[in-house]
Amino acid sequence: MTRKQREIQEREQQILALARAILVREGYQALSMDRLAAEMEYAKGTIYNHFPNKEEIVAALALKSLEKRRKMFERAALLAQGSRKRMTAIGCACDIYASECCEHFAVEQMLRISAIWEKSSQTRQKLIQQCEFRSMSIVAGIVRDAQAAGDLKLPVGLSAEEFVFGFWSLTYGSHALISSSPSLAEIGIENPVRSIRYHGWTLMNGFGWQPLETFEQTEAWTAELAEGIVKHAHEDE
Amino acid sequence: MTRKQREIQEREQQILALARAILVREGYQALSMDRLAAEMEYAKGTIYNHFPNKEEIVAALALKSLEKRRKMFERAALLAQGSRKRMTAIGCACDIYASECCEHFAVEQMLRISAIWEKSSQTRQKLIQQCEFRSMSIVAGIVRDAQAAGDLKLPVGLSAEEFVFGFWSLTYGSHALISSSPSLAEIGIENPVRSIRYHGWTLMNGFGWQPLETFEQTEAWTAELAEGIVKHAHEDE
Amino acid sequence: MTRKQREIQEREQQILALARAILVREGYQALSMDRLAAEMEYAKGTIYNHFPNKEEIVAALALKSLEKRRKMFERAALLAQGSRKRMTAIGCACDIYASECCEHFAVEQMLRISAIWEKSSQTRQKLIQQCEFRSMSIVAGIVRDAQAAGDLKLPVGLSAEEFVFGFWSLTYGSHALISSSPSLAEIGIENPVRSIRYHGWTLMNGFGWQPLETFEQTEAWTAELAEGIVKHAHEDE
Amino acid sequence: MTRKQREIQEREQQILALARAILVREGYQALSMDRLAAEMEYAKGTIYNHFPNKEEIVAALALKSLEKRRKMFERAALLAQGSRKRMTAIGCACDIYASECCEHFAVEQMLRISAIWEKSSQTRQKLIQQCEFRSMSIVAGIVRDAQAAGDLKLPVGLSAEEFVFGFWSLTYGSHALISSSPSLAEIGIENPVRSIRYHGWTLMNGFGWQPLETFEQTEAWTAELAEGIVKHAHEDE
DNA sequence: CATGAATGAGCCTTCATTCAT
DNA sequence: TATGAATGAAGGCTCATTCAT
Repeated sequence: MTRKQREIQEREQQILALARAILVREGYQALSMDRLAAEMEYAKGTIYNHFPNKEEIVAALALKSLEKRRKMFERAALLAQGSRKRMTAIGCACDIYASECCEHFAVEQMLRISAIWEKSSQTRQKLIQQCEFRSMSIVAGIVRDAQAAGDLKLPVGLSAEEFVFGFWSLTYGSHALISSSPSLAEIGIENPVRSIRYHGWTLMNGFGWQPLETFEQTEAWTAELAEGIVKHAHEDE
Repeated sequence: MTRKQREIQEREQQILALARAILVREGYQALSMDRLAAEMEYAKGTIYNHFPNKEEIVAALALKSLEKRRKMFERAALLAQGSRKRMTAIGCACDIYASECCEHFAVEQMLRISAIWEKSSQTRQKLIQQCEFRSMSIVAGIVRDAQAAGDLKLPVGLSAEEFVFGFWSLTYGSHALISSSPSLAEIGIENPVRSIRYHGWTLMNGFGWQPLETFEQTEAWTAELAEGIVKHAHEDE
Repeated sequence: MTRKQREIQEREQQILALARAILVREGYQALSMDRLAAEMEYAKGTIYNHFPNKEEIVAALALKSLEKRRKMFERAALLAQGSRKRMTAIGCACDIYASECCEHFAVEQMLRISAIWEKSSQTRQKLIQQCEFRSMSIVAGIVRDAQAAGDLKLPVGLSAEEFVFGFWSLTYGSHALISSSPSLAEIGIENPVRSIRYHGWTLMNGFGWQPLETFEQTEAWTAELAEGIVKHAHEDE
Repeated sequence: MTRKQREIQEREQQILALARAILVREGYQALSMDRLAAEMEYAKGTIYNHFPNKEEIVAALALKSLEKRRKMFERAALLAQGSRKRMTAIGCACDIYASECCEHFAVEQMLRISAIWEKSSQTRQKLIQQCEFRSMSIVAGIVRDAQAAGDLKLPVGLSAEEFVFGFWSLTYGSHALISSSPSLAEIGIENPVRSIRYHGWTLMNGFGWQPLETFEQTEAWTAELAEGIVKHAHEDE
């Protein structure tokens, strides 16, 4: 009995893997239950035994992606000392998530199409919201620690979450633009990722987040850190 | 003959207007040539005389939207004095574009997320790229002016365009997140737009963009400026 | 243009004819848009250009059937003199409708499955109700004439329509039972149709409908009448 | 072993009860083996151990319904004295069967209309025919008793069964029309059930069935009788 | 040019039935 | 015997696109 159940579990993962591949390569429209079944060499009904509809597949994928990012945040937050370095580590995790795990980022974006979100099951919706909330908590926690430690002073009227929202927008926006603009280089943006790292660093400076260090210093230890995050990220799969 | 051509031009605009309305209200899936023809009270073939396929319609809309933003940038850049203020005015235009002209922003996003880009004609693709290039030029121009005027000193290895890319990511990312996250307030982000303005202001400070002024001062004259931009924006339609 | 339209009209009739054949021979479940298209050798979409869904086809057929019966009632009511003979003629028309035009009767029964009725368009529903109302009016009119002429006296508390309802139930019930009971003969009912005629005649007697005549006399002139009704009935098609 | 068999018997009844509920509430299309299994909390295969296919379930239900009516007939025939009163009692049972036990009547109709009959097993078909035969025998028996007692004289050429067929048609037809016509009241038929009772009474008069009594007298003792029939009917379940 | 009927591949989904465990 | 995963034909329906008129 356990063997059977393991097989089923395994196939579920295979379906999701295939769905993610199609989704990333050819977009939401290209994903269809027919095709999924055909490429899996299973009957359509079998796919439906696993997922009641197409939207649930996308939602399941998105949940997995958000979970992955959350885990990366958790680890990144532990890999550095001091509030500013920990925040930088989070940014680093974002970069890796978007580039190294670009399939995940792509699916996350897909969920943001309202039509999908609305058709997915409420259970899944709750799980997704919880996951996002926990991710935010991790980062907002670092900000609050920084305040407690005297490393950072937030202006009146800006909550820790709103503070985080700035960095979130910066990284999310940049990755969205990178993945959807075929020709950033042609309009003069040679190294978009590095430049966003620079903006992030500058933004922290702007808020006076202590301890200051040069961008080059940051880049140096960040590169090392990245290796660790990448390694962990690939281990899970 | 000229009258005829004008009529055709006009109908083309009507088709686009209707398509945009459907697209924004009900999403990409809801847009169909059948429906377009039915609601226009024209035959399907007639629609096909204007646009060779569905994707071209969306691409045409996106182009119009990008053009609109470019025009808003042009005007915004003229409405303020001094490089930092002009840059702030651009940010202000972005906010207004995303909120006031949210149909435009929505279509622009659609082009980014769906697989429309690849299916649209190369001519249109070129036009879109040119338009984006010109928008970027406007803003990068302000940055270069700032450098020339001694208001701003860019670090080595960061081009004017890469500098702009930071602000672009910040605003684009925030608006994308706002429009697709149903519950930012629930995770502690009460006033996302204002907080992004604050981050933009802080980022400029971080780069040491002169002349400095308090956030409150900026907010004050920005509010005034916004009115002018909004008025212009609605005049075009 | 007229030729095209005629072709379309004609095909619509062909679709209905085929649908009726399937419906009568193999029942509601056997009717499918796929099959209709296949047997017509047209594309599925073409069928859908004629009828928006399956239920509408059944409803259209039922309407045609009810119209046919209404016309038969109209004619039958004119083919005889005197209220009782005219009522008998209506009964005769019912018999012919159910036996000679048994496809029509079968479809009429199908409409009585609630699932079909509810899914058909409201326009069609109205038309059907009107048609039934007009059929009832014809027969109730004969009853009222009979009362006016002093041939019949209805008991207090029984409206003309309720009076008709008895005869309607008798004939409808008998035909429904005949068409759905494979083996009436085996349980001792050799000639169900004739026996219902006898019951109808007896029921009229029970109500004292004048002028009385023997069942044999009635049978004699009824046979003649039937020929006329049958002829007319087939002419329409 | 006997306990096991009893359990199986019991489950069979549970399946049928559930199937009837679905059938009556939501129609034939809504009944599916999947749903049956799910709502029973048994595996699909288990359902198939009881019934080889869906049609058999409906046929089994119909058989039960016909059995119920037969029992009601048997009892009704005992509850009154004198042939005419006993026949009236049968009519009364019919009314109660169609209204009080409407689920049964609905399933009986289903068997008649859909293509279920042909797909059900021959064994079941035989059982159904036998049951119908026995029901008919009860009523035809009353008619023969009436003839023997001199209460009724059937015309030449009308068998007792054909005589019964008239009353059967009248009641079956009326109940079928009532249950499928949403708006009898709108076409002037306020009290269809009572009017059919009146027609039945008149028809008996037409045949000269002794002893005559006024319709009001009949109505009076019929009301009393009905109570008894209803009570018995509900006891069985 | 405008028309709109025709096409047919494709979509999502259901469900009766089988069969290995 | 009970289970329930697997099947795959079938169903209803949509829609981008073509093309004869």
